[in-house]
Order: sequence, then structure tokens, then C-alpha cells
Amino acid sequence: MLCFALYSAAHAMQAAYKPLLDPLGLTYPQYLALSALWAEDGQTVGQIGAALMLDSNTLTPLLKRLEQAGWITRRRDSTDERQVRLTLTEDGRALGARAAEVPLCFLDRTGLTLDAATQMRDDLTALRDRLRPPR
Amino acid sequence: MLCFALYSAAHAMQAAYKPLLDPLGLTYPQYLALSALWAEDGQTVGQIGAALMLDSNTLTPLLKRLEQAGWITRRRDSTDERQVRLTLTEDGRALGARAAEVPLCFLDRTGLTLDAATQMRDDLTALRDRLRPPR
DNA sequence: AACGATTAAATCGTATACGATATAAATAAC
DNA sequence: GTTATTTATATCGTATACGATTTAATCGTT
Repeated sequence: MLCFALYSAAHAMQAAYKPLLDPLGLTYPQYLALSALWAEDGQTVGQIGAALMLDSNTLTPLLKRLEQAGWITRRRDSTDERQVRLTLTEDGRALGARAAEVPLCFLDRTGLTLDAATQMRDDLTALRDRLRPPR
Repeated sequence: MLCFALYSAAHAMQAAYKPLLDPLGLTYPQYLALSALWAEDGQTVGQIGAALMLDSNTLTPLLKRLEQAGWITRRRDSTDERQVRLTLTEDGRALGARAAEVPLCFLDRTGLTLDAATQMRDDLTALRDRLRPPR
């Protein structure tokens, strides 16, 4: 069953990330959200949601925890008060430097060559996009 | 990022299963647990956990819901009272027949050939087993 | 037989996910 | 310009996941 392989591999991936992220005090989804901000600071909740394919019902509590932990601030956009802009704090930016080596540590844990990992990533992304509802 | 491809593909997979499982009144993890019992009835919580790579903290509530829904019964093993044996009800077995076509519907949704799906399943399983902690 | 160690489930607390709904701001229609 | 619609977040309820602890039963050793 392809579905179970995907399901269990995703769990194993998060478990493999845990020892890398625990020292930073982050969960894997929190790390993903911060990664988006390390790439481009000042994004809105909706932009992060588009990148991570998650909705505000999941993101709002997660982002509040990141705010609580002192990594980001959440502020309504002054030109469009519907949107909430996320800004890294000084600590949040510094955490990004500490987290820089995480992806390489993970690649190492997979035992894959960079090429094999890239291939698998592309296959998975293609599969995901085919599975996404046609609307 | 391979990790995000895995994460998002797993979510997309569960979303793709939803329209197939909603008519049966099952979530994807519930479907997995029942699949194990359709393959071999009368397994213990621990056996299901080994197959699904989940612990009793996740399974016990899930199995109670399956019991509540009338698909299974949960009974302490008479020879080893520590273990809980799961038995399909008449309805639970009947549900298995109704669910028989789900995997093929899913394969169809992936747009993959059977060979390509098998290949990807094996790659993911191998990755998962490499990621699993060495102990 | 007795008791410490191990094992199998269950329980508890926290953090995702996600459907459904609510709220408030911005836009569109008239 | 007011109202209907749309859009961006937030809130609520339910269902996983999983670390840590608890409980009860079995096993191992003496």
C-alpha cells in the first residue's frame, strides 16, 4: 500500500527531525513556519498558509505559540486590517542561524545521496499535486 | 526539501482518501486499523500497533471509537489479561466488503501505473526504515 | 511462595490537522 | 453611498500523534 508507506514515512521523518529540533524548542510544523519566515520575513498568515498548505485554523494557534516563545510578532497590517503580518524578532532571526545545519543533518540521516533525495522530493511533489483536489 | 514533500504529500494522501472513506464513516487511521483486522481478525492492540507503528496512547481512543461505532469488540485475552483482543463484529466484516474497492480508487487518483506506485512504495518504505531510530 | 523487573494497555497533557462557523475588513454592485 | 459579497483570520469541536506516567498482569529469580 503506497498510502501506508507515505503515512509511516511521514511519521518517521518527523521522528527523525525531533532530536534536531528539540534543542531549539521547536516542533516540525513550527520549524516549517519559521523556515518560511527565514526565507522571507514579514509574510502574512495567508502567505505562510499557502506555502505550507495549511489554513488559519491550524496556523493561528501555532503562530501564537511562536509569538509566546518570542520568535515572532503578530501585527495587523495597517493598510489591510484583515491581514496579520508575521515578523521575526531578533531572537527569531538568531534561531535561524542555529537551525541552518538542520536540513543537512536530516539529509545525512536519510542515507540518500543529494541526487536521490532530490529525485524523491520531485516524485513526492508530483504525486501530491496530482492528489490535490482538481478545483 | 524532501521533508516538506513528504509532509505535504502525506496530507494530500489523507485528503484524497477522505471522499472514499467519508461514506463509510471512517477516518484514514481508523481505516488502517480495520484493514489490519480485515487481513487477520482477533489481533491484540500491540499487534495492530506494530503493524501501524503506533502506540496504545494513540490506538486506545481510536479503537474505542471503532467499538462505539459497532465495527469491533475489545476484550481482555483470557490467557493473558494484559492484552486486549480486537474482534470484528458482523457489521465490521461487512464494512470490509464495502471498503474493498477503496485502494483501487486511490491508485486511480494517483495517476500512477501499478509499477510506478509499487516502486514509490518501496522507496518510501526503505527511507522510513532508514529513518527509524537504530535501537 | 515472594518479590523485583518486565510487559501491555490505559491515561494525561500538549500540539497538530481540519471541517464548520463566526467576525471584521475590504471590495463590488447598484 | 449603502448594501451584498468576498476575503483574511480566528474560534470551536473532533480526531489523531506522541512523550510521560500509571496500572495491572506476567515472568524471572531466588
